Amino acid sequence: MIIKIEPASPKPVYRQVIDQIKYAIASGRLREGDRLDPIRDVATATRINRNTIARAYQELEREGVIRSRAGQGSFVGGSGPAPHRGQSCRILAERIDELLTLAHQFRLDEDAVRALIDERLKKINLDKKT
Amino acid sequence: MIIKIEPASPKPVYRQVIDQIKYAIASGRLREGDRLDPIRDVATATRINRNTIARAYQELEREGVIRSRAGQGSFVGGSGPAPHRGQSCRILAERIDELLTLAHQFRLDEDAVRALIDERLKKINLDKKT
Amino acid sequence: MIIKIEPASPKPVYRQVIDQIKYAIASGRLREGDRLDPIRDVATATRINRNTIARAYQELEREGVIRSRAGQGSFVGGSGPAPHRGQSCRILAERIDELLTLAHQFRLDEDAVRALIDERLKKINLDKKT
Amino acid sequence: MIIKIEPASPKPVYRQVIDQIKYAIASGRLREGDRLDPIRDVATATRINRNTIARAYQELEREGVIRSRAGQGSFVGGSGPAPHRGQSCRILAERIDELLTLAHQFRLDEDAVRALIDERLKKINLDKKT
DNA sequence: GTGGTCTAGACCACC
DNA sequence: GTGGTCTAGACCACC
Repeated sequence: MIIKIEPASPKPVYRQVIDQIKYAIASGRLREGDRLDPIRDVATATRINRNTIARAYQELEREGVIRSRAGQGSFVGGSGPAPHRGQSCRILAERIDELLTLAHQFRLDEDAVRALIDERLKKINLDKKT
Repeated sequence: MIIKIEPASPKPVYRQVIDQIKYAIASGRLREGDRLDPIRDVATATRINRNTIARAYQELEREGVIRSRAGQGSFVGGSGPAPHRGQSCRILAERIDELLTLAHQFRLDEDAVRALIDERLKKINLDKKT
Repeated sequence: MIIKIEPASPKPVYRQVIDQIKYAIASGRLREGDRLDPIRDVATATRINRNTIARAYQELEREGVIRSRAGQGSFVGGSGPAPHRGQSCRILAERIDELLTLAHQFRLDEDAVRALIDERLKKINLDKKT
Repeated sequence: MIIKIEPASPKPVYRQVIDQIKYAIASGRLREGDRLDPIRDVATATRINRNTIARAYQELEREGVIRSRAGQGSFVGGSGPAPHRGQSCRILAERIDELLTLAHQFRLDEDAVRALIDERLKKINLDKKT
């Protein structure tokens, strides 16, 4: 799996790593049980400090998205319990509201937002189907 | 306009204020030229320190969402130049990807996400129409 | 003299009025002793509240740029003493430094800045010569 | 890097801090990736409250001039997208007009202004070359 | 150690 | 009255 870092982005590097791995899982590129690239490899490939990558992996483990075992590597797999549906929806609703607000600030109307959402859904679904 | 603060939220108080005012504008509750509640009034109503509210207002002004004038108050608008459409879409697309990723993490499928988005869109549109 | 107000500008309206009158004087469009348009006329022409225009005129008088006499109108004419050259240069130097800093932030190189300055100087000089 | 505060200046302290850091970057004293002095150090050195310095740093980050990370420090850069050239020139032109107007108010002629601009350009370029 | 957030209280300019 | 600035001191998350 290839991780691309945007050093100029306002998003911290470790956040970029986390988000990209989560995205890979959501899109099916990484599946339950798959082994993640070793921290070392990601670090050299991205030219990012190993500690920063390690931190991203730790955060992912804390969230229950991956499991790391010393000497073996890190694997996709949520050990955690499925989150409460009600709570999930509340959090997501808040995020959606922020999205719609931002779209309004950008002078994008509802149709443009819907089109964008469809486009991103299509993109994320491409791998999932295969 | 009523602002509700969630003290337990990880989102800083001043961010909550900003987001709620932006939402009010996006939903049409606050319109171009409308006067915002004075900083002091919001502070006493929310039991939040005046400085924190002032910070939110200043941030909104820096973003061009409102305009403040000492002695007069703060007003919606200032609009400024419309942001580049391409750039707007790129930023929004990123936010959508994060949203979809989060939904997957919550074990919510595409239909659930779509339903949630429709619900939020309906809600934000209620005032707009009137 | 025609004053054009940009309501969306971050610059307060009364500041816009002040700056445009000062610019007119600097460019020679308004000369020593010339009578300014009455506050009333400016207000109706710009559709700005009369008080705001009045405030601009007051500020100009406080700075010694114009003189107002009740029932007669306002006239260009600095009664004030010429400012200290050393102090003037210090203030101006600071403004220039800010300008160069801003240009750097905009990724404009020295030549671009020089070209812009030449252009504005040429523009301001057009009336002066006649 | 040494920051000098003029308490008597009408310019707010946090603005002075911002402008001096921007100037340091424009003149090459601070370069992309350089680490800024920690907020606390600047505060004690200038005898300005820590919050005021923090505010300046935050504003610089919002503008994309620096990037701050808790626990690591603040660094020059973040560059972000290059601003629209046309828009940049319009903003700068306005600033130049204000400058020329001010110069006229100070009874400084075109040659004096040009000399001053040359002097400031020379000064800002001294470090850049080295 | 680093920056980020918040409060309480003060003073300011402008209206 | 309005928003803007600053201080002093506290607590926080992250390193």
